[in-house]
Amino acid sequence: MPSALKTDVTPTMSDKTTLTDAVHQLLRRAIIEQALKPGMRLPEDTVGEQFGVSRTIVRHALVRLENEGLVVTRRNRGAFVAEPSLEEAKHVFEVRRALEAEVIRLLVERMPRSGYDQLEAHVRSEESVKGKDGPVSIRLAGEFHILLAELTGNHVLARYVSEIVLRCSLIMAMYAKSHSSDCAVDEHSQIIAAIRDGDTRRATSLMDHHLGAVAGRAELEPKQDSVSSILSRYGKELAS
Amino acid sequence: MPSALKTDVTPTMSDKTTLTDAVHQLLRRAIIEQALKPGMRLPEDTVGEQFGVSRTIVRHALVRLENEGLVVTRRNRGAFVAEPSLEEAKHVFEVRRALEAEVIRLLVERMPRSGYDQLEAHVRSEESVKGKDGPVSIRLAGEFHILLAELTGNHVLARYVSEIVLRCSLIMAMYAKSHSSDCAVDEHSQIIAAIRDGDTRRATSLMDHHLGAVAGRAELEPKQDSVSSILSRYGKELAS
DNA sequence: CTAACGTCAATTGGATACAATCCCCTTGCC
DNA sequence: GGCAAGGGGATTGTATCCAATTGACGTTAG
Repeated sequence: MPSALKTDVTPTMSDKTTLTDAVHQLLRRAIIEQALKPGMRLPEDTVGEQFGVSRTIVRHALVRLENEGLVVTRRNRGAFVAEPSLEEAKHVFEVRRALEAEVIRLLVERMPRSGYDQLEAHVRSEESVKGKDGPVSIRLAGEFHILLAELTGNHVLARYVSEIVLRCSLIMAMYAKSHSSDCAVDEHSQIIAAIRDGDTRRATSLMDHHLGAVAGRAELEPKQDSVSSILSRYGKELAS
Repeated sequence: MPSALKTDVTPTMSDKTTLTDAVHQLLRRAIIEQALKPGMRLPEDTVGEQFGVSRTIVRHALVRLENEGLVVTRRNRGAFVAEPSLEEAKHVFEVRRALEAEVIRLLVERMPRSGYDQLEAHVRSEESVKGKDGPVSIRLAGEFHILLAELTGNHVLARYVSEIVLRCSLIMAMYAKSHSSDCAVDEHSQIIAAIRDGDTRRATSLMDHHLGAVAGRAELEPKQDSVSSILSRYGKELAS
């Protein structure tokens, strides 16, 4: 277990956020940043003792993560970090394209005043970590899309986009060789420009291309650094 | 508490479905069918004792329902059946339109062989309960859309549509005067026909109109049969 | 009579204890 | 040597128990 997870959760316990929320977010970040790799087991008491909380809390957090599609639980077997199949990955990207098309439609229609400032600030922060393609750049790339969704003012939409983006991050972590967000940042800027021009078609097309490129890169070469990951994936096919 | 909820949950307890699942689904149906009205409190031990299970189970079920947006929980106050505001209702319908547009796109592209048979069978069952517009017709109307989504083969999409449709059912229960699914059944048939013709544009337009009509009906007149519901809604506005 | 304060009951937040289930490994048999 | 059945260990599923927070009521002072 990576030492990064050994942080204690209780310093600001009653800061309006419940313990479950804290564990939930920590686990989520750990999964997205690949501290917890796909297929890895998540025993309730192990996790709980790492965070200094009881199984009850971990359980609740795992339920949420399962609803988000980031972990799967098998009856009396426990929770595992999800290993999306290529088919599921395709499905996730299909939904994502639909949702983000709606985001663009809405933003062209009603982008808030400070929207472009926030977006450009975000792009700048993306550029600042452009070189070192680590977990941070993955997270920032995702947060750009989440920010877009939030700017629509539609919290329901923002929530779904957020979920989907996280799942995509997990998928990219599994399948993409290198995240190479070099072009992504440029594409983000172009999308902003298209929205500013009120050109829904171009913006949507750019977004489709953006996501399509990402998905395409992913499908081309399953990441093969982890033997257990590969084996368990084969094992899953066998079991079905 | 309605006696319909007094069913025991444990007859086929270990039938591959956990107690939490059972309670979750039962509560969900109770909410959708308006046995549990918006704003109603859901004390853990009361519910648990009604179903003959412990608070722990109810708790897990409530967590899931909260994730689905059907209940809201306030810190140390407990769980309540959600009372979506008009704004939130609008957001939900926006997302729904986007998702269902994608469903149609995909179905025109790849409707499975037995798809039309299933759809027509469903429409027939909708027509059979056309007169008595009760909870059943609400449920069936929703299940039509869920069936559409499932026929895409995209389980991720189907899941989101399912969630959204359930939320819409709750919204309709709150705001719509009468569900009057008279035209809805016709519209369902027309949508099927448009998909069969491969006419994406017409099918999408029909669907938009279908949902738009539903949303429009909803927004025109908030349901005013329950004083407590109205008051609590006003109270919520006050609290913000 | 009103408003603020203190106490109390009710309910959830969380932890621990017990039971059921499943996987895996061993062992015996073919 | 391989396969099947049984047992042990580990992990989840569920229930009960204690603590913390909140809302409400009653009391009291102004």
